[in-house]
Formats: sequence, structure tokens, C-alpha cells
Amino acid sequence: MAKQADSKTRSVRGSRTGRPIMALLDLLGRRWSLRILWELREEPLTSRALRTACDEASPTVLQARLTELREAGFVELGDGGGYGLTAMGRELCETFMPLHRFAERWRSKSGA
Amino acid sequence: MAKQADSKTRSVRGSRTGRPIMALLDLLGRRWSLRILWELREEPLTSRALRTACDEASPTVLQARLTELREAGFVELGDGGGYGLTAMGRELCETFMPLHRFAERWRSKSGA
DNA sequence: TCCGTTGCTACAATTATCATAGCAATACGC
DNA sequence: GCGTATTGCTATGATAATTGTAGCAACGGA
Repeated sequence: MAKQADSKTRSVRGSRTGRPIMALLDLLGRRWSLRILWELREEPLTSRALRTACDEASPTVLQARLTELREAGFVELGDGGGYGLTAMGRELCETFMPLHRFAERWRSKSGA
Repeated sequence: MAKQADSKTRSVRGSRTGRPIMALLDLLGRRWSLRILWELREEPLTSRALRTACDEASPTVLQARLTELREAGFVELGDGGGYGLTAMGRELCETFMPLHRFAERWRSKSGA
């Protein structure tokens, strides 16, 4: 375990074009990555609280994602415990906010 | 195979809160989902061309993602063949465009 | 000390993904 | 028609990722 290197320089699996967008797309295209960022968007959470927020996802993956996200510089472990977004992590989250409204439109438009 | 239902109503694995943002986050948090949308952002591509664009990802996953993305209403198979984004798919892609610029900032700021 | 919490890990079982090969259907030139 | 090349798509076994459950050491409060 813990073989994930820095997930930006060596790029993550499947996309080694060197273009950072690809690395980012691949990092975010991992299970729980987006969800973790989303759950952390308002306030820092302890690992357990984060787990609860993420539908009790297994700590194995959560820790793996957390490590990757930390290495990517989006998430950090606060001194008093608890995971929170870094400045860049918050920036990334801002980027995703429009997704929230889009999701609403999506539901209403597409069938159901 | 082909048990993916509509990936919005019954929600995808891990997030059955009913909130569409969760379903969307989960759908996009699958391997190649984001990448496919990204590669299709400018013009429709045939399944083979898409495969090439996606670093020769295996057709198994590509077809699975394509099916999910089609059921979600983001991607469609054109009459003359070739996959393209729907109006909503284009909308979603617009949402991701800021990600491109962010990725550039990300690289320059964070270490490497 | 005993309890409860923290972040984190081990392990086996289940899924997802990969990589390769190949299918039926269609469209072309001959 | 016949071969050839494309299309979208599927089968299969191997490999990697994810899950679920249990548990660890470290810290703090009672």
C-alpha cells in the first residue's frame, strides 16, 4: 500500500500525456474523490465524520483517497485533527459549485 | 452486465441519498467518465476514435461508461454513427471548463 | 486506570477494470 | 455478389481497485 507517488507528476493511471487536466480528471475520476471534496466543502471533518458523511465508505479507500488528495495539495490534516480543504482545495471546490445547480437541472430535465 | 439502471433515479453505488448532486458525483467518479466527456467536448467521435483518444482504454469499460452516460442523457449515439454530447452533456462540459484553467494553476502552484 | 476518541491499517471477499480477441451489421469498391 | 474495411458492441480470463469488518497505537478526559 501507499504506492501512489504524487499523482500529478507521474500522473495517475491511464493518462500520462503530461497535461495537468488529464491528471486532474483521473485523480477526480476515482471513487470517493469528488465526494470527499464535496463533503469537506463547508467545514473540516474528522476521519470518522467524513466516513459517516460518505455513506460509511470503507476506511481503506477513504484513507487512500485522503492520502492522494493530500499529496495533490487539496486536503490537509489539521493540527488538532480533522481533515480540511487547503486554499487550493477550496478553489477546486468552487469550480464544482456550478455542478450543484446543474445536477438540479439535470434531474428535472432528464426524465425522472 | 447491463445492470446499471438509470444511474440517477436508483442512484449509483454508494450514494443513495436521493440528492442528484450525489448521483452526479458518483457517476462522474467512475473511471473514464470525466475523460469521455472531455474528449467529446469539441466534436463527436466514433467508438474507436474515442478509444484512441482515451489512451486505448479497454472497450469493455468504455462501453459501460458510454451506456451509463447515455442513460444519464449526456451522450448520444448519432444516427450516422459516432458518439456525441447531448445538449445537456454540453452543458455539463461547460461546467468543467473552469477545471482546465484550474489544472494549470494547480500544476504551477503545487510543487512540481 | 478505564473509556472514548482520533488517524490509520490488515485481511479476505467482492467488484471493477484491463487486455485481447472476436462478433454481427453496414458500407464501400470491384 | 464478393471481399474488405469500417461501425458499435460483446466474451473471456487476468489483474487491480474497492468493500466490509475488525482492529491497532496514540492521545485526552474522567
